[in-house]
Amino acid sequence: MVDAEVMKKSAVPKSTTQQILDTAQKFVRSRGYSAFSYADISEEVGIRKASIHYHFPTKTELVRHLVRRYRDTMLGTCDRIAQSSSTAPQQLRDFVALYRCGLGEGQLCLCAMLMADLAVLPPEIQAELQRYVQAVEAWLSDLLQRGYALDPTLGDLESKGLLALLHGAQLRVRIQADSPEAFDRLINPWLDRQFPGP
Amino acid sequence: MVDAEVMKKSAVPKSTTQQILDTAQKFVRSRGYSAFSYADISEEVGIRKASIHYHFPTKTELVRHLVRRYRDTMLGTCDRIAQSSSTAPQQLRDFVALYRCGLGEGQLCLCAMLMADLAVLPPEIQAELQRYVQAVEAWLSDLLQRGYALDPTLGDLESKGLLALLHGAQLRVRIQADSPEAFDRLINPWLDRQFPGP
DNA sequence: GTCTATACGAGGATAGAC
DNA sequence: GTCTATCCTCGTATAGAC
Repeated sequence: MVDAEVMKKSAVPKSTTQQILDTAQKFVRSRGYSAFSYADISEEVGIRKASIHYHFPTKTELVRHLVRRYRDTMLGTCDRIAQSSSTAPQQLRDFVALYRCGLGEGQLCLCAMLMADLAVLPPEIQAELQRYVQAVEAWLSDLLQRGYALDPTLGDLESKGLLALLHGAQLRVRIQADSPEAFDRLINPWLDRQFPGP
Repeated sequence: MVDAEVMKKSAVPKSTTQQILDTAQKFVRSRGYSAFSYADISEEVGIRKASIHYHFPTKTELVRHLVRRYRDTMLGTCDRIAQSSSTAPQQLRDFVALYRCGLGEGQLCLCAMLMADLAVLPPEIQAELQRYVQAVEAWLSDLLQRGYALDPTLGDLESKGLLALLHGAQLRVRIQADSPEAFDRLINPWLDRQFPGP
């Protein structure tokens, strides 16, 4: 979902490490933690399974890095939204729009997928995931407080609720062919009612 | 989540087939499709891996039956709610309460979990899953139309949105220790605002 | 119905050559 | 950095005895 810039074609060729992370992310976001393998990455990147272990010694390390990178990218994007000259309602819509990205290819938010896989994740990855959720909720809560004059308690609650709705909507639209549009139809009425604007 | 009656202790001993389904359901709801195995069931039921194939020849068949049974149980429970003498707002709250069950043990709604695993599910299971979603949404849409004078289009939309919220909230509360209470804190304010009540 | 035994592939990981 | 070769474990599934 926030890999638009990561995946962008560029003149400078991507390092193997980057390619591995990008490919792994694509697979985790569509299949989940247990159902993707070094063999999948190997095939796409054009490198042998064993070579991947040079860059990431274990699957745990690979996915841990993945979540960390995803969080950094996401928070960077959020900060750019927050520092734009848009109104708060528009910023909220820019944020929500991030959750449309990848839906067409059957990809969920990386961390929504990993939340479903939580029970089988090594503790290191669970910890990284918690930091992600905490950070995004804090950012969103802040936006809602600023934009809609909510007190911190209510801001926290509403941000959790909105994120739950976004994650749930991503799950839902996968089982239909018409993914990104269905997502908007689901989210927009709720958004306009709850947080009018822009 | 709707296995309260299935899991209930009873004087009549459960058939092996039932025990396999119950155990499989527990594992799918916490770990997902790819991360549970015949070995897991074998250990809990006290039967050899190979013996499970007598009851369900393939994993696909096993999970297909699981989803079908889950849907039947769920719709049965929904019908009992609909035929009760409660007001519609109370019926809505009874329905939402179903989604609390299992959270304490780290279990999601079976079909929320399988929606996350959609990309790796055999087509037979995907089809069964679609029927589940369609049926529950139809039931909920009907309740909302009756209880809150919504037209069918809006009822459908709101039912999809509410289910997305419920599924997303289930994902969210797993990453905290305080599961079922956190679920209520997340859901109830939204529910009271959107569908006042009882 | 349940068992033992086994086939066969896939998955994560390591050693050592280049 | 990447390769080949290999190890070991686990997963689904089958055959055939009891």
